[in-house]
Amino acid sequence: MNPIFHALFQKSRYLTNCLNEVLKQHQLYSSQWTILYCLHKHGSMTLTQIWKYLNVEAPSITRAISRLEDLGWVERVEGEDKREKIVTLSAMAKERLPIITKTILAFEAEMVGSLTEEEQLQFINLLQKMKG
Amino acid sequence: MNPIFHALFQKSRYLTNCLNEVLKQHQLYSSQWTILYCLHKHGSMTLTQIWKYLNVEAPSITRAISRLEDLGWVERVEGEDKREKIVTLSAMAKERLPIITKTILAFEAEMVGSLTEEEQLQFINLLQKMKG
DNA sequence: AGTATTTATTTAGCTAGGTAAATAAATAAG
DNA sequence: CTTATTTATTTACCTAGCTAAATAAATACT
Repeated sequence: MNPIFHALFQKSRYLTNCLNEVLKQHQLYSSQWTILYCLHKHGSMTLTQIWKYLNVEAPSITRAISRLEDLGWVERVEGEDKREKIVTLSAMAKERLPIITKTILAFEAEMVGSLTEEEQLQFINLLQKMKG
Repeated sequence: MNPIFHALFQKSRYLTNCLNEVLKQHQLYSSQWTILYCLHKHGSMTLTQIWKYLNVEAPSITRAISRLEDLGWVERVEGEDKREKIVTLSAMAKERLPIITKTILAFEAEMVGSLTEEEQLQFINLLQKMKG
């Protein structure tokens, strides 16, 4: 395996594991957090808006949203267009999200903090420059 | 989500999907390829050697090896220490792997080819420099 | 020698991604 | 207006990672 691929996959797995570790205190998984944060920032969204924004396939979002609904983090309501479901944060989510957001953003900042601002930009540029 | 995290996770998912796409012609999945290539380079290995080398947990490897065994790519034999299982490439695998390896290494090289040699080194350095 | 601990592998069950195909509503075509 | 196509969501099922706990062999302790 090409060392770049290898290093990238390793780091990616490592970081999701760390993120999950930190999220444990809030009884959340990384993918759940990603969706909640997305709704927190953009307000109510349809399923399609969510999966297009997060750049994953629709079934992954359907499943995650069902779970979040069961756990009381979000509500799913029919839209004007009756095909679509609009997802909104529950009262509980709205109450808890500010604190969770704070701890997670701090964690993320700490993880990338070993790079200088310039290195961070460089890193994103290199990632974007890679084919695809 | 921190833009670095976001970019890194996206690229990681994107690259595994591409890799799987290319591996389709050989009826293999990326994790299977990773293990086969590992055995191709290092010769027979125990399960523990494999998961420690690839830096994943043991159950993931157990499952993947079972599948590879079913498909006839590897054989599992008891070691001298009767707790351990030694995994070896089958005749079929040995015959096919050189060609597969060639196409995949070429693909990987093409994917990172949009970066200069120097940028590639830089990229790995930055990855390694990130906490963890 | 007999018991306790460690080590290698496996099993069960979870999240998290993917594809392919089903369903149902909206829109376009004739 | 009726039919065909597109679009939004869901269902079923696959790989791929994880943790926790079970099993069985090897090693250490006394």
